[in-house]
Amino acid sequence: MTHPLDSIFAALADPTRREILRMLLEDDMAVTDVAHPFAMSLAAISKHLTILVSAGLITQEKRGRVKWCKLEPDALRAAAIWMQSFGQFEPVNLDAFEAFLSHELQVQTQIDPIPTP
Amino acid sequence: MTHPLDSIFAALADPTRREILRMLLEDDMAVTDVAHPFAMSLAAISKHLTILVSAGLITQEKRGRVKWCKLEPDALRAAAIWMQSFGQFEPVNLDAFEAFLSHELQVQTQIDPIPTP
DNA sequence: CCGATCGTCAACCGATCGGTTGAATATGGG
DNA sequence: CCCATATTCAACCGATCGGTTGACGATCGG
Repeated sequence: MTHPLDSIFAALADPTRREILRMLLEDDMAVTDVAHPFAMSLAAISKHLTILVSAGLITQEKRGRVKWCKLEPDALRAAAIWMQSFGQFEPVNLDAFEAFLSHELQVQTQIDPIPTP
Repeated sequence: MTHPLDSIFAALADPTRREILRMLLEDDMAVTDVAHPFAMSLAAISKHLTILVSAGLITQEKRGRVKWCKLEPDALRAAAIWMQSFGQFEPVNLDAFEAFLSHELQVQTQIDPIPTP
């Protein structure tokens, strides 16, 4: 019914969920630990994680009381491939990547309206 | 307050908007012509286009009565770069790309059929 | 000038989103 | 066994989304 890209891009459209993915890039995490840095309820994070699971971007495995969250970077492949079709730009540019990351960190807390020339 | 990636990914999350981008990949188009293949009102397409403009994915230029829409593939660069950070996967995999495209064509059902050779 | 075309605006609609709170369900430790 | 911990569920809320319809301003052609 709905295209897989719908849920993948929709999941990526929220900054909280992108930050969760960034955290999981470093290591697998329990739900409570994922929630810890955020200023919102555990239930809200639990919902975000459900959305990420539905999009296939993460998987969860329950061991005992603890549910572990694991990044599934392959799910981004479809989205990356789709975007490649619009990319005259070269596939990987690590310089641009680092420049972007430093900009990313600054932008987190500042107002940054859409550039409309 | 909102990150540029928010609006880019949100814009990409809708299949109508992705299809519009795909159409604009071939050539610049007037708003009416963009709307033509879709089974929805012109006003709805006009809204989709403003969302794409806000995300920076397209630009519009009015010449006479006609407003021309132009793809801005550079806007996808930020999103592509962000996704690269999750990619242990190799930058471009053309086999996977073709496989994905054939699947993509099958899934599109909400618009008028595309002549498949 | 007149009528048709191009495109947006405004109001409205139901559905979904992102968040809250409070209760409920496992599970583990002492 | 009891209690704390880990996580989800359910109901609710305001805001936003994706769509409609009808009216409207601009612009072109004859």
